[in-house]
Amino acid sequence: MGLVAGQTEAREVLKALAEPLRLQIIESLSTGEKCVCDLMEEISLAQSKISFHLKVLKEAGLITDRQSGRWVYYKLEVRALMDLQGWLNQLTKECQRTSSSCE
Amino acid sequence: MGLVAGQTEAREVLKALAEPLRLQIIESLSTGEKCVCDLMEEISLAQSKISFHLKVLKEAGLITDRQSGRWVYYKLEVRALMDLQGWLNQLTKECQRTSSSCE
DNA sequence: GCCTTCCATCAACTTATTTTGATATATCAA
DNA sequence: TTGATATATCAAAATAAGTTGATGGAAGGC
Repeated sequence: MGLVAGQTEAREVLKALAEPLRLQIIESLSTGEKCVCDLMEEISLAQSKISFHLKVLKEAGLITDRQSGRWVYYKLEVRALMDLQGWLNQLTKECQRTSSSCE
Repeated sequence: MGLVAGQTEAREVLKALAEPLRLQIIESLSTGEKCVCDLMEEISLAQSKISFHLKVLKEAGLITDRQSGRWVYYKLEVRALMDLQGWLNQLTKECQRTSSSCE
């Protein structure tokens, strides 16, 4: 185990966010729930691409989905972003605790 | 430009952090400045691997180096972590501003 | 039932990233 | 100068991630 808790989860979230298209999706979802077709249009991306990236984001816990009729709506899981913030906080604190690395 | 400023920089930092070995390096450096040989020993990793990952971290602005004799010391750039925190803050705020996506 | 729409998934391919092992450079010590 | 140590870099191989185009399933309208 590292100095900071939740490393593995944090890493998955970091990796999921570190991709341009996924970040666009996240930003789009930050303004509200959307179905795949909304995202396709908004980001003008092929459907299979969207689905691929949605899956990565979902597996990282950054979004959740809900089906309604033929549509599947995706929604940002703000909690995941907050957890990442918490993790980052721990890391910077750890650094500041050990004086030498922060002048 | 997206909803949130500094996306490109943030993405590079996210990507750099989203790698197990690099995260180990970052955590190790969070307790203070280290030379490559220290890191090699601590993480028990081949030298060329360490150097490779240090380069990625350096290019992302997460660490800086300083040479002293034969040794090169690497140090965490806490500022970069803080900038990432700021970026994340913007993102979550943006989400919370638009009520619908945050219950 | 039949057709259409929305979406997931899959296999083949392309591209990007990481690892490996070797070589090169710089510094120091003898 | 010779030799050792610390580190960077590089090309080739290995692995991982993303894209493409096609297929298939589920839901709904007719």
